[in-house]
Amino acid sequence: MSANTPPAKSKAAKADAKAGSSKRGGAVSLGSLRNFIGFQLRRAQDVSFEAFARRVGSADFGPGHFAALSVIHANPDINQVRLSRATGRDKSTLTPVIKNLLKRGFVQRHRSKTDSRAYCLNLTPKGEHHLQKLAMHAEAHDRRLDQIVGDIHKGLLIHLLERIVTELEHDLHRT
Amino acid sequence: MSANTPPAKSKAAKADAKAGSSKRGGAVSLGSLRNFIGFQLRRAQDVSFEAFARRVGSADFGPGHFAALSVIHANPDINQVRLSRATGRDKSTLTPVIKNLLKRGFVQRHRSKTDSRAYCLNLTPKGEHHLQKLAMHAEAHDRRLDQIVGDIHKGLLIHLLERIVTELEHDLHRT
DNA sequence: CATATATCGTAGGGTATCAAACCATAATAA
DNA sequence: TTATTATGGTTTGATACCCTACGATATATG
Repeated sequence: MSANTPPAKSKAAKADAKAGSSKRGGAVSLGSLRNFIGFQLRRAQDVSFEAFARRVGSADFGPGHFAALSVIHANPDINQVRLSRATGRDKSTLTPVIKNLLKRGFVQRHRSKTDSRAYCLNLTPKGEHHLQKLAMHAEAHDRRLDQIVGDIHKGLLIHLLERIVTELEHDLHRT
Repeated sequence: MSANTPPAKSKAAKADAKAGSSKRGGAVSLGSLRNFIGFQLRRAQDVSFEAFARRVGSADFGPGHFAALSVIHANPDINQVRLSRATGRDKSTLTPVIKNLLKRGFVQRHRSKTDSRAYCLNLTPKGEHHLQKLAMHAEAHDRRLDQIVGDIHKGLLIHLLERIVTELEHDLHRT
């Protein structure tokens, strides 16, 4: 646990008398939740996305948007199933996202010549430009995160998160 | 950016010829996404929740369920708004969750004597028992995570996640 | 070749979530 | 006290997500 981690429970609420245990100010105990990685992950993800969205300005931008553009850019002619797997969303979740990107002219697709079920996705020049803009915001966001976690720890943090993903995913597939 | 960060891009897709760039096996490049903390957070959170749900057995268990019970336990007579803030979900999201917990007899509520708008939430003995069961699963889950990130790093990981939450939240409120 | 099985993308159903609108009550200002 | 504003909780509307089912095509098997 290292540093700052008060008991987190003890008695916390002593008869309250006021209604709602600790009243003003937000001194609510998280109980065992505080040391539960899953909970902290969710909170961190929520707020991180929120901060990023705020940076981008939220207009013409939704979840999966940046991830999709980024992966398409890195993998020309990728199809939707592979894209969905790479970004970690269901293929059906991707359908409206892609429809959106097509409508905005960021992405272009054509049927594969070797598999007429599949589409080949690619960024348009406009899409490349848009991605570049988003990447700039992402970098700024990342710099802020560097400040918060410290340059020294960022590599470790990403490494740990990656390990969690790969290992737990392994556990799950190993049902 | 600091440490471990392999190119992650290079050329990745060379003319593909097959349709869908890299074909079988999942060698899809994540592009700059790989070093984007927000993305890794989302993936880690997804898979962590999935693993936990699998452990619990998913029956009579949904998101927010465990968090709510845990916080109510730690803060007797807490009201819904404060509970929602502590768990990080909107108060309106909490409404059906609480309704569910009431119906199952895990939670009990009564109007506050000092504020007739507010409810006072408390666990029933059955709720305490249920929480204890969930906490056991959470502990097992955590032990697995310890294995993955290493005992040494777990404290640091939680600390970093907490810092991200508090700092970014500060930024946001500071709009 | 013919049938069975797997895969790509879309559509529909269900849940979690937030935001905004709302009612009732509280707290504050006039 | 009365009017204004803030707060607790529910409802409604929209979005993101998953899962399942489906149609179309591919691949494998007889």
